[in-house]
Amino acid sequence: MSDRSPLSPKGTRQREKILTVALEVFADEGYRGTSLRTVAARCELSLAGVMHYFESREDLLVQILQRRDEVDAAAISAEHPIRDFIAVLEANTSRPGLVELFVTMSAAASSPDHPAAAYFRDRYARIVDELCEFLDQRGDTRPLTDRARDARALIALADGLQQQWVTNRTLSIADEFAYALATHSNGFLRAD
Amino acid sequence: MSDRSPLSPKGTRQREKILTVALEVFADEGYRGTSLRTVAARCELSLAGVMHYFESREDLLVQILQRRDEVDAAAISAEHPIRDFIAVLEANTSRPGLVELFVTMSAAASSPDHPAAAYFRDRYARIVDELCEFLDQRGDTRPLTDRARDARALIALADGLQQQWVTNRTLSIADEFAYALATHSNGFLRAD
DNA sequence: GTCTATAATGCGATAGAC
DNA sequence: GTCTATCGCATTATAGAC
Repeated sequence: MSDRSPLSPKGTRQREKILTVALEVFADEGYRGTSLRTVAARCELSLAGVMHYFESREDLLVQILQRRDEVDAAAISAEHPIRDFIAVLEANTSRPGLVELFVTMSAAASSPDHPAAAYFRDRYARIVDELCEFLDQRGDTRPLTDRARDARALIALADGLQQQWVTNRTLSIADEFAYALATHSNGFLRAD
Repeated sequence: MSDRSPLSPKGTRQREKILTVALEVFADEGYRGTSLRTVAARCELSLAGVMHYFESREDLLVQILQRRDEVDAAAISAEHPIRDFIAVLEANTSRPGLVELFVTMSAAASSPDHPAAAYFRDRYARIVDELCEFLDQRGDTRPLTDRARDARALIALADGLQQQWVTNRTLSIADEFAYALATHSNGFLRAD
């Protein structure tokens, strides 16, 4: 989907390394401050060397987000997913560059052919599925369509709060989210 | 804040006309398809003629959003604000270009010095105030800080759903929003 | 086959004539 | 207040060099 050609084992490792480094660079220096040349320098590669592993700049940026999703997912336990998710929200706040990258890509996703569009489609679908499954295990017996609505609302709440945080960084996304859940959720989504 | 100099009555009318036309052009032809030269042509002006009234392209774009806010606000009655707001959400769906403009500007707002940053700060603050006032009139006796949390959550829900809609245009923002309100709100925010 | 160097296009922005 | 003309910049397409 993103490779120019089948990658050798070494190539795969290189790409992984680039993604890891790029994630850190954007987290440390902010979205707007960072060019791909900076990322390349930190990888001890040229710009061309970096671009060899990605179709385009946008493609690389999207893969950084995918990588963050993987890291975040690993921080969410089966026992206390809501509590853990709130912790992830809180942690993201201390990495503004990644949040900026996220909101920038989510705007870019409004072009259906932008690589970010496919990423967000898949991401939303996956999270909705996971949340529906979680609700089911919690004993939510409503039809799947209703559980899916709850899932989408939950994601919307988190994303929307993040958007507000971008222009008002004194806001605590985690507190706001937890309050809304505590005072308005129908029970299945209460903090665990 | 945005004018180069005090405007004559005619100048004010011209600027209003440009904003009205620009709103329609972006609504009709989408955000990405439209250049300021296109807007200018529809106004029967040159690019320079349009730019005379705005500090920059970004400034014009933000003022288009402000204009839409005014139009939307006029569609919300004191009697049934929630019901009317849901109708506005639904109506926006038929003007994808404006939604794209909104999400694009909300990403741009992550630069604190971008004109969109001030716009969103003010907009969030204003809507939160209005919603707090509304909750108060509805008999919500919680402290202001808690009502403000509800207000922010409501805005987040609407914005977040809009963001999902951008990548999945089969979603009905209005239905999703109404469902969440009906099944999870604490009562003061039930549809009216 | 890959990278690079150049050309062509279209954009927002600005200067100066009227 | 509006125009023409032009600038610098970014993106895209092309083509040649390795």
